[in-house]
Amino acid sequence: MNHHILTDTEMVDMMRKAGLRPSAQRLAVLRYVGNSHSHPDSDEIYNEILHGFPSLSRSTVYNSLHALVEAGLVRELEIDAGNRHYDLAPQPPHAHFICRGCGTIFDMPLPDGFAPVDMQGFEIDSVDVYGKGLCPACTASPTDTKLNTNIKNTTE
Amino acid sequence: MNHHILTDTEMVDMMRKAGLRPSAQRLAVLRYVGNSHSHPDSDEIYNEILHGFPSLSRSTVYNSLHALVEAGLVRELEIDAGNRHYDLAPQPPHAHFICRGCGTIFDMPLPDGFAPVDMQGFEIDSVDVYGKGLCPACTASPTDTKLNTNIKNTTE
DNA sequence: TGCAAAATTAAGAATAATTCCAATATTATA
DNA sequence: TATAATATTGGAATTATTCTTAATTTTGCA
Repeated sequence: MNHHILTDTEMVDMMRKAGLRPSAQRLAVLRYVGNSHSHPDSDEIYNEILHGFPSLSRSTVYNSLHALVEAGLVRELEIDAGNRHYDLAPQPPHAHFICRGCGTIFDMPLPDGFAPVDMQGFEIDSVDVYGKGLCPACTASPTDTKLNTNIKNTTE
Repeated sequence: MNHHILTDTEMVDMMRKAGLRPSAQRLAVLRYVGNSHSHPDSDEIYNEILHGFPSLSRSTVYNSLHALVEAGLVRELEIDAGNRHYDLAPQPPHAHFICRGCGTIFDMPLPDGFAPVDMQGFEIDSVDVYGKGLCPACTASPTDTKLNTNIKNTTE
C-alpha cells in the first residue's frame, strides 16, 4: 500500500524489538521484501541479494524468511499455489490480487469496513483476501509478450 | 456450507452440462470432493477412491481435478501453502478457515455484505477469503494427540 | 456390429519448491 | 579471550505436481 522506504536502522530496530538477531543476510532479506514492492518469492529474493553474499545459500533465505514471518515482520502470501510470496507485515491491512496473465501481484484495497466474522469457539489469528484475474496490461493485450514474465523469471 | 448430498445422477448431469465426459474416475473424484465435507487434497482423494479403482493413478486424480476446476465444478483452495485442497464450487459463497493445530479446513461465513472492491482497469475473476488460527478442539488442548493429524496423513 | 478417431487412464520419470541435516562460521557474553 | 548460542552453508532428501508416452477405453459413424 503506502510504500515508504524503511532505512536499515529502522529494520534492524524492528528485528531487535522482535527478538531477532539482525544478521547481514537477514537484513538483506527484510530489506528486499520491505522495499521492493514486488511481493517476491524466495527465488527472486535469493537472486536479488546474491550480489552482496556470493556464498549465499537458499537455506539461508528460507531460514531468514521463516524467522521474519515467525517474528511477525513479514507476511506469507499464499496467493500463488505452490509458490510462497512475501510482503512486509506492518502496513495498513490490505488484500492482494494476482494477474493470471503475467503473474504480477498487486496490492488491493479491502472492502470498506471489512472485518472478519467471528466464529464461536475459534481463535482467528488472521484473515487474508486474495483476488485473481487480469491486470490492465494483460486485459489490453491477451497475448502480450509480457505474458508470464513474472512467473518464471530470473536467470540462473 | 449447507451440505446436501448430491446424487451420482446429479453429478453426471453437472459434468455433462459443463461439457465434461463423465468417466467413472472423474465421477469418483467429484463425488468425493462434493460429499466428503473435508476439503481434501489430492492425496486424500487418491487414497479414498483407490478402493474402487485398484489401478488408479495419481495422474488421473490430478487430471480429473484439473478438468473439474476448469469446468467450474470444483474450486481450488490455496489456504494451505504447498498443498492444494478442493471444494465443490456451486455452493453459496463462503470463506475458509484452516486450523494451525490439526490442519482441518472449516467453512467460514463471509462478512455480511461482503463484496470485492472494484479496481480501475482490472478484471477480477474471483476473490477468496482465508482465515487461520485454532479450531475449538485445538484451542482447548494445545498439545492434543489430534495435533497435526490432518497434515501428513494416510499410509502408503 | 465393427472400426477409426478421440479422449482418458496409467505408470513412472522429471521438475521445482521446500525442508532437513551436518559441518562450519559468526556473534554475544561471561 | 573462551564458551555457548545462534546463523550460515551446501547438499541431500522430501513432496507435491507436472510431463511424457503407451495402453486402454469410449464415441461417432459407416
